[in-house]
Amino acid sequence: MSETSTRSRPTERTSERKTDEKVEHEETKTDVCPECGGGLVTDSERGETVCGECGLVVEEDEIDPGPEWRAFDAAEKDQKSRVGAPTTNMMHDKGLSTNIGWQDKDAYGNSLSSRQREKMQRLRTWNERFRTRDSKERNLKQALGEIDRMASALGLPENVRETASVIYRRALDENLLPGRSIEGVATASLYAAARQAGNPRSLDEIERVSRIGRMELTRTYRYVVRELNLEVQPADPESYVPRFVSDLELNEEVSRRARELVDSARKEGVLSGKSPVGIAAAAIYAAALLSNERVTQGEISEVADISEVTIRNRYKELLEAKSVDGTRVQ
DNA sequence: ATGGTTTTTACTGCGTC
DNA sequence: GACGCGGTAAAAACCAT
Repeated sequence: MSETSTRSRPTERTSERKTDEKVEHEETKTDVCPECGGGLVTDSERGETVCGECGLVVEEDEIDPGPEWRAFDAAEKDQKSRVGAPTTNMMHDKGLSTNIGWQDKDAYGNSLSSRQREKMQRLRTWNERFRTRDSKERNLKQALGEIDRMASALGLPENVRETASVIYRRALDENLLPGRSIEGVATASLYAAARQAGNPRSLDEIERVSRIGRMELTRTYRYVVRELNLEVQPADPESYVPRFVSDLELNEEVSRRARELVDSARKEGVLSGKSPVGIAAAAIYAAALLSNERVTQGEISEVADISEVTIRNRYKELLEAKSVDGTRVQ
């Protein structure tokens, strides 16, 4: 019915097809030569990317990310390598600064004299002061703490925290903070990161663990996304499915069917403009029905934070899309 | 600010356990 | 009768302009 669901979100656009059936894909990203269509070869010795067919140089003066030395066996590699622990964006100084251990022991594990102990204590104090010297660093330290706290409360994996940290860092670098709260930007960063990582949390869930209100969150989020040109696609309903299914203690069968339903609905193009969470919730309900599993709309509405009405509306559409898409053997 | 969508709220009637 | 479900109307929220 609601075929006129053209809300200009950057959702899937099945349109844009002209009358003449020309090439489906005009610009393929990196793997093919723009001239002759041959495969590209990266030559890191010369720092060039060239076409294997016609020899066209697509990119040059690239930076060779490899080491500048050569090693002929593992031992030599160990010797020449100068890299240490990986840096991480999750610490405000990327884990690069020095820390003075809290134990008053020297390198051999012997206790220090009282004079030495005093000295170390003074050094610790100063080291800490320098480490978090200016306001930006302190700001970061607090924000990353917030991100970490919220991420663990939401059970988000490390890569999401890492991404959130990067986003926050960028926001700080671009001077987006003045006039906005640290918590606000930190929360927005986490929300964006979770979505980018395909592990989205709904606004409701984020709001619950954040110290800021929904209005500030959405406003800050929009602002950050716009200013940093972040590319955040609408969340994929399927990415909500497994979590809800396990919250409802349903089996894998339901999860699979729910994702199928989402798939066929996507093909029929009835997803655009609708809340992904609602679709996921409805898909689970419909899938449970098909699998003879017992779940009430109320229970789903509870774990997904979606009204029962929305579940009803969506799941009818889903079943309809499935029957049109058909080709699914029972 | 406005208008077009979607989602929520609130209420109703129906069938079943 | 309580409960799950389906439907509807009106209010609220959301988003692009």
